Amino acid sequence: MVEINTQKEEQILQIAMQVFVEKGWHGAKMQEIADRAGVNKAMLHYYFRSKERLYTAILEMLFLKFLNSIADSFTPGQTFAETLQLFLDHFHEKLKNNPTLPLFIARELSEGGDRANRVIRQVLKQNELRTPQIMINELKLAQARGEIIPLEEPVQFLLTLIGSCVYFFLARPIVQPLFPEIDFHSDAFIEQRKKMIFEHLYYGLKKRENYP
Amino acid sequence: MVEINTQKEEQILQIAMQVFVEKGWHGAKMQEIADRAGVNKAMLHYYFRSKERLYTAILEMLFLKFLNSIADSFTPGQTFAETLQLFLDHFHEKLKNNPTLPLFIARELSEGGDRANRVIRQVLKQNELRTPQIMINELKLAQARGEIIPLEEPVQFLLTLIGSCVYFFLARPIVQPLFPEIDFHSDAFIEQRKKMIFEHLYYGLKKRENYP
DNA sequence: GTCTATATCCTGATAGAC
DNA sequence: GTCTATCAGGATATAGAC
Repeated sequence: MVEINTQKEEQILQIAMQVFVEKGWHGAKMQEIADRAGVNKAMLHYYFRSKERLYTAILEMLFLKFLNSIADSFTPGQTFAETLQLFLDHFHEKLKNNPTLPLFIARELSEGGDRANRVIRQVLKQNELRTPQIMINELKLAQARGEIIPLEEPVQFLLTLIGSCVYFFLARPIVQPLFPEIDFHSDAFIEQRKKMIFEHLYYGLKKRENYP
Repeated sequence: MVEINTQKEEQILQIAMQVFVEKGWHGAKMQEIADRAGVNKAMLHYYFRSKERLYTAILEMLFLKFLNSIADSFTPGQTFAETLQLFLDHFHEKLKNNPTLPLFIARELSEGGDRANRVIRQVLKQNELRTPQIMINELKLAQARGEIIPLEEPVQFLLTLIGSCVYFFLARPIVQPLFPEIDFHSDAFIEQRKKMIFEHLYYGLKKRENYP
């Protein structure tokens, strides 16, 4: 049954998400969530029994969002070069709009406890096979079409690809003071980033003349 | 002046580092640090005035360790292919021995506050120019020797390279349940990882016939 | 230098009036 | 459904005896 106050519930969820993303589990306080959501602290416990339940709900949403943002960035049915290019465009667009998402997920993983594991397995049930298989499959098709070299283990390429994209958003706070003359937050740099990841990775897979 | 009890201080620092890495700032409790270090809780405040000071000291050590582990993985004076290969060997060895280090740093960055910024700038003063310049320089030399193509912005390659290495250790808890048939913790997979990163990235930079 | 006991504060959660 | 007041537990930090 859809409640009328689903609206308020949804509003609390959105605010709580922001606070949890900013502060993490231990750092986020129910009082701050209540204040920023413009509701009473007791209301949080009325709608969501505990901090734990509120957090878990949000964690699941975000994990799923992250996995889907990878899957949704694939546009099959093109040449491999086009698919790679489109993926870089779409995925960077998603990351640009959610720059703190990878950091939040990384933090949750670093706590490493039961919760992260439980949530991951829960999320994978809703998504399973989709995100990984869609990508692996695309690589196998490109290989069958003779566009790229045979891959021992396609997962290795996915790790390199996703890592090349995500790491920039994770490390930006370190890298920025290392190279003060570069504006890592400019659109121009991100455009260049997309172009360069393509350059770096494409020729590693492209069919070469003198391949054994 | 070097104190006699520097030994105990050092011991506390090592234990505290483990706890902070495991639990983060908010999650780590002084009581647990004291217990695991086998000392009284009051002693922590005797040696280090506050939790804040203890944490900051450790944060600086770890940031510096991370930056230096990148710089130390470079062995100049080889061909570019050899330098890349050696870097991958050394850096993966360091990460294998400190698999939680990237996660800890990522978490600290995600808190995003003054502290991270302050510590980063402090650490960069001790390291500045070394880690970034040593790598950029190597790329420029390889370019001058005609081994690799001209690079618009060498930093872009560094981001792709470091990201390809580090992301695996960050994302392993997510990726493992996605591909249950693969053992991501095996030495064999990490060996393959080194080999494949080389394959993925080397041919993106290697001088090509039909360039541009 | 070391330890016990305690002060002070903060947090999640709930009871109970409206 | 909403709000105020409050409980119970746990955290950092310190005082003070030895």
